[in-house]
Amino acid sequence: MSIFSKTCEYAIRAVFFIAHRTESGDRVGIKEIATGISSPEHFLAKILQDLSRRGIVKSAKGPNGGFYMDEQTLRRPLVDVVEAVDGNGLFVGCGLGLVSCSEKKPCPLHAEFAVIRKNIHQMLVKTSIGDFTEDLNLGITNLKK
Amino acid sequence: MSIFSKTCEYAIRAVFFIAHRTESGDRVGIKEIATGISSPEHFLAKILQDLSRRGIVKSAKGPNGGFYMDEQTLRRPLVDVVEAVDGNGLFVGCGLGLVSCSEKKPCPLHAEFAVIRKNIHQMLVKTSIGDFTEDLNLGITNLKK
DNA sequence: AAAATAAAAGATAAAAAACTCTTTTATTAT
DNA sequence: ATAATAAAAGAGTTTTTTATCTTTTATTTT
Ligand code: FES
Ligand code: FES
Repeated sequence: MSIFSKTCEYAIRAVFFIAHRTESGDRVGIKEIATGISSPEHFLAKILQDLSRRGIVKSAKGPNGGFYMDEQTLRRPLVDVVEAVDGNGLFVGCGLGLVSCSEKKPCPLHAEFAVIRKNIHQMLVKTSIGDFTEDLNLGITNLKK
Repeated sequence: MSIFSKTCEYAIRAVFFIAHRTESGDRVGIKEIATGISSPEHFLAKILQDLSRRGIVKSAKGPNGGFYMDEQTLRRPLVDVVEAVDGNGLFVGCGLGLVSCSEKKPCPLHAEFAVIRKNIHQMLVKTSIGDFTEDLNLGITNLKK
């Protein structure tokens, strides 16, 4: 188990990749993204189709087409990507799988989970997709393999 | 996605249940545990077989048999249960799925993940299986549904 | 020794997640 | 108009996770 599903890992890496490639205003094709983030091409295509439908990334068909982002989408918080792919299970609901998470009849780890889930949520809320392009451009951070 | 796999959720709920039932020294059968934590009986059986092989719970066959825990197992940290079932993927390795998590070529969220994973790990290290029996006995906390 | 009990083990099945391949649709450039 | 391009959509397959059912083994009680 890791924090996110593989699908979500690909999704986040992909939006980061698109973000840092879209600064120059151009679009980037699925093949380039897939190799750029070391993900299976057709699987990633499905993921991006979904993100595109939800308006998290933009896309254009045909020659010079591809995926891109605008000012507005770059400012969206990471949590939007995570929720679109993995849902909100990380932030709401009982960490031990009880049907409801409540103060009234909490599971033994309720208090501990409250802290952790808040941490995760806040980090995803306060970071936005575009926040990481600079380091990527500088080669300080990495999305591949 | 939630933090733990369902298997792991059942495992944690089960050890908590056994712990709070074993205080009186007696053993508790799989059926009772399964209904006590609202889990599928045979699936839970598999999970407990595994935990038993690893020494995280004790078991005895035959009449008056069942699962139980001793002083030593009650003191084991929760992280032992989680690692046994879900592995250490929550604490080590890149949160974005890169093959290695390193300071040298980190993913964009490396610093953020470091904090979160440390939080999760520390909470699982500093809590032990037996820490929650009292509240369970008092009916303050709950493991069912 | 025989019967009863309860976990262990084995074998299968269903559902979800991860991944692949092919065809269609929209757009652009010639 | 036609050809080329690239995403969208459709239709699978494979693998992993979750779950069920049956048989075997160990232990205890009678
Ligand atoms: S009840 Fe389990 S986390 Fe709140
Ligand atoms: S490289 Fe991604 S978490 Fe460290």
